[in-house]
Amino acid sequence: MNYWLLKTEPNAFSLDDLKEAGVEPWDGIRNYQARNIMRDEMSVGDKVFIYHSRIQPVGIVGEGRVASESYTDPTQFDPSEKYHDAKSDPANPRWSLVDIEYVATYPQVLLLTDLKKMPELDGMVLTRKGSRLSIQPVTEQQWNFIQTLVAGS
DNA sequence: GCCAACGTTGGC
DNA sequence: GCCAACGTTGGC
Repeated sequence: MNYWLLKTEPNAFSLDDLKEAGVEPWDGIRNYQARNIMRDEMSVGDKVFIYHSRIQPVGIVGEGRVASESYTDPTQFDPSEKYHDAKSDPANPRWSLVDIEYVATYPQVLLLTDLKKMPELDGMVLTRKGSRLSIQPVTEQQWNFIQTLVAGS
């Protein structure tokens, strides 16, 4: 069992959208590090925090789980798609994705500004300055600690 | 909307 | 294979 954090811009796709969809292909990831995590490291059943970026309040808003093995992201081959990648070879696709299933909406947003103040989360990728990775690892300790913040309030 | 930090591209 | 220029991310 591994733990991850997925960033999303609620303008484009929010936790509520995921709740409504139930399961959603996490497409449009065009960063090699993030792709490698989905393609090589994620397994069905892994737990993920859903994080809203850009729009206030910025923070962790809920939880999902990995619902499929990785497969080719079809949007890379569709010229009408925002995430079309003309340089991706269909015989050797560049970009992969996994399906993400909705699990829960937390009763309150766990604000980035608060998370940054917590010594237990020192070294978390999310709280690192300049970290832009949209799919990032969360340790079991970090996951469990953040769960206590949800349960305790 | 600004801009620092980061990732990618492409000329050499 | 270096690195400047460019584009993007994302907190503020």
